[in-house]
Amino acid sequence: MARKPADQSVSREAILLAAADVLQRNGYEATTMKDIAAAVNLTAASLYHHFRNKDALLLAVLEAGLEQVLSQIESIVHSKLSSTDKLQQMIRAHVMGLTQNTAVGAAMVFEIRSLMGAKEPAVGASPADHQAYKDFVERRALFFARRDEFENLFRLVVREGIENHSFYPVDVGLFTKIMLGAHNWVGVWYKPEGRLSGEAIAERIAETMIRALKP
Amino acid sequence: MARKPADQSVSREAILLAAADVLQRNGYEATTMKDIAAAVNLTAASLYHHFRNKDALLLAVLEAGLEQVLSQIESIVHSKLSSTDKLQQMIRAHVMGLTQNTAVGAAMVFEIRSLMGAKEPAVGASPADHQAYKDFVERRALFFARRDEFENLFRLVVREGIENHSFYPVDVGLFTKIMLGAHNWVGVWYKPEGRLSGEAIAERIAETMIRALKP
DNA sequence: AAAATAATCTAATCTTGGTTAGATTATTCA
DNA sequence: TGAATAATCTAACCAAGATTAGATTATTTT
Repeated sequence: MARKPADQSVSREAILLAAADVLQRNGYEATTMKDIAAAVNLTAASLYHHFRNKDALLLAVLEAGLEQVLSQIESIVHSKLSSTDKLQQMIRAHVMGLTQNTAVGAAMVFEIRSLMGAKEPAVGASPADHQAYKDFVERRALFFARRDEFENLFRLVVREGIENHSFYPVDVGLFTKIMLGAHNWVGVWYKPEGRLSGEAIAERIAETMIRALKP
Repeated sequence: MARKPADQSVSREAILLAAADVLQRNGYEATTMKDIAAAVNLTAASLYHHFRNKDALLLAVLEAGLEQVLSQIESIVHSKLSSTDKLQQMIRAHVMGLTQNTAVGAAMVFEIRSLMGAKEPAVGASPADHQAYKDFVERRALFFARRDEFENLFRLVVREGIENHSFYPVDVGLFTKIMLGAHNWVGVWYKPEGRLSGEAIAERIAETMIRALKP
């Protein structure tokens, strides 16, 4: 086959994007480095120039996805909208993120446990390997912290709304789980060519949640 | 190590139970036949006496889990309770199934796509292999059909409730997805030692959904 | 209790997929 | 432009894990 004329080097970003997509479709264990590489016209081996290993790649995908939504959510929370409006917009941001950047969501939803599978370097491994592992563990912890933060922001707004009597006094923790569950599930069934647009879905989920919170 | 004194032969049921548990924890690709075997004090090879292969085992787990909940749901739907009571009980059944038989739910939620990974026998494979594959594909289709049935029962009740003016006229399809998403997610975060019992969770989710449907 | 069948085991096979080594080609920078 | 660096590639390597073969032990059946 004719060699592609130096398709320009592939950016880390491009890899993350493609990887996220493949991961969402197949799940972590089921997607091979080759799959990901193929998605950007590279060889599996080439990926190792950009990422230390498969786990690091996964983590990078998750980080990117989380930050993307988290940044939006944060600014909404810190705005001075009413509790109802805040929640409405947070839900929209989350759900639309899930439907647009196919990556963002479902990957995050499903692959988190895979992160735990990273195995320590053997006792005889090089110090570099040990350092790399240590770094990984640290980044992973950071990721989980950010993830908790995400959930806490939703909790916060729900609690706030209850306190200022905008919302019915639900169990804050549980309601938040219910809500996030509903959102995350969208990443599982959503198809771009489906009956409802991402926006319409986001809109209606927000309505539903807010209706459930009506005092 | 001393050989275990003929621990009695392990039943297919026992394997399914154990497998479901392990699968829920690790996911399909990440759990090895050895893992499953270990959970019932067997050797990986021994599992092949009970199931044709890993895929068949997974499918059997999913079938069992689905049927268990589905049977309950069906009888509720066909009862003559009010739409509200039906829905309330259906939600309870589903969520409690998810929290009790740890197996049942989360496994089902996450592993379905794994089912699609089953690869056809090579062109040169034995006729027996081809037949086996054909059977598998058929059972799988049946499974998905049952699964759709499950979702449809929820849709049915929501629609019924809207028609008899018990429920607010939501988008039936979407609301059902929201609801099932919330349920399924329970299988992801629920921990038996957590703050809320499975029953309490089920109860409150039902309340929440019904509140969201208040006309 | 012999024969047939069921349930397990150990040992080997085979494939897949992550990872590494070393060479090659492109790019950038001094 | 020549040296350093970046990005890729091809070719191995290696380990893990599914599956198979064949032997062994238990349980039924007749």
